[in-house]
Amino acid sequence: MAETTRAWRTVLDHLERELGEGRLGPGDRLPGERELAARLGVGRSSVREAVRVLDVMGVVRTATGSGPSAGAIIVARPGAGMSTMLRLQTAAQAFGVDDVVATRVALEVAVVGTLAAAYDDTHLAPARELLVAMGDDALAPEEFLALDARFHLALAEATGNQVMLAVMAGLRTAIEDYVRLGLARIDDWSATGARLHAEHTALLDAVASGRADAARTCVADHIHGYFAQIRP
Amino acid sequence: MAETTRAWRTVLDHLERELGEGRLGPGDRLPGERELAARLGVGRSSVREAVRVLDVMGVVRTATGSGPSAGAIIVARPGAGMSTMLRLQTAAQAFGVDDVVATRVALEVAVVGTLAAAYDDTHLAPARELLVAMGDDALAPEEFLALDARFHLALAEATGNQVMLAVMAGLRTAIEDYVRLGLARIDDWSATGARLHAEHTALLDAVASGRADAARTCVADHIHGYFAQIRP
DNA sequence: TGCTACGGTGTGGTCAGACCACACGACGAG
DNA sequence: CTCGTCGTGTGGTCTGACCACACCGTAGCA
Repeated sequence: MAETTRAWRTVLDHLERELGEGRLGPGDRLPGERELAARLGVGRSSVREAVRVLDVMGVVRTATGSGPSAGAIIVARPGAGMSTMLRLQTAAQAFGVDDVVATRVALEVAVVGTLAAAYDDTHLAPARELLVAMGDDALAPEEFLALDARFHLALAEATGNQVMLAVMAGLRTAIEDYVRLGLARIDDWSATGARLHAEHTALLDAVASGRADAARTCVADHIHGYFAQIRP
Repeated sequence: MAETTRAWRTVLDHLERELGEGRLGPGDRLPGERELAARLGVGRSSVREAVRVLDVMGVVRTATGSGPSAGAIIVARPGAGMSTMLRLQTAAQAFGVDDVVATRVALEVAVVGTLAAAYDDTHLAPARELLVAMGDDALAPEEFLALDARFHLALAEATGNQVMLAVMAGLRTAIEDYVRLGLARIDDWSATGARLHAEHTALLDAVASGRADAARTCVADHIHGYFAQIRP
């Protein structure tokens, strides 16, 4: 029952402990790969595997060269890591589109409920701007959907909840291809775009006026409606 | 502005494409590291970095030796990957405990709402068993919390939504240390345990009888109440 | 005095090669 | 027919080497 710990696991555990106990924090630089290897008694390649994991997960950012901006720097970018992960899990068929959509609805419902209850109009400015931008009839479907994604993320960002923001960004990324392919199933885009815009407007109105229940219903119907339309 | 693609990124992109286009799926084995390196024209260490990422994310499982169970096998274990990721993000101070808890509430509310609406009692058996187990007054706090975690995950699992299950597992893991440390803030554990158990019972009753609104309120109060109690 | 060009230096990025532990599976001995 | 053994291919790890890059001190020049 030896269960020998892998060398890269040693490094990852070490770095996680350093992070958790506050010896490393956002903006700090990790020790150099060579030094870390020597300190932990492992090879440099093992250190690199651990650092690569942190890199892809959006915990650190690596850069070559010298000076303050080089090396592995701790930078909280959870949205990127979450996107990569959920995209891979979806590609590996661990997640189904329906489950992703249902989870997204659950979070969006919570987001608009929170915003409506907080009744803090100042944070809604970015969402309003995106709403205006989406009112342009000349937008191509892909452009509209890109703005749509930013609109929903702007709502999440307005709550200030970094976890919800990251997860929602990841969920959106995971089904990006599915959504793009779904465009082909929409016969009359101009009607659809107009409907989506009207739903966005109603949603933001409900949020801004503090009607939480109405906002929750709006957003759930909005998302479910669209995915019902593009479902094969 | 060359933006040379990293060798490991080449490998990761390749594998993601193979997964997404169905050439690789759950249960399949990845090509050997040496072969993959030769095929993509990169070094073996670069292949290993990419595979390590998939490993930690719970997309593949690696094993030494020979035979059908050896090598890198695609195995959907999203909960493990999500746990690692959220734990690291929390350690790196990208996520705050309050945000994690709020997200967990949002998902749990959706879970119990779904279950109450579905009114499918058969899937609730695991949760019922855990509820009974938690009724034991002799349980140590740590044991109770372990069962509590499994109880909430059992509810998520009853919905069949793999995404919610994975994210909830990850959220729970991310604040595991916080919860454990929080035990010290509870003066009278026996009273707290009894209250939690009563809340669990009421929650499951509401779900089983189809009272969705009651279930939602129950679970939100349940979680918020506990974390308000252990908040410093 | 000031500025410019240049090389030193240390960082991550990558590769090649070697060796190890391991587990399966074929094959030979009994 | 059974059992032990050894070949073989897998991932795991280390070492050493080289590269590209970005900073920064410094020497040289104006």
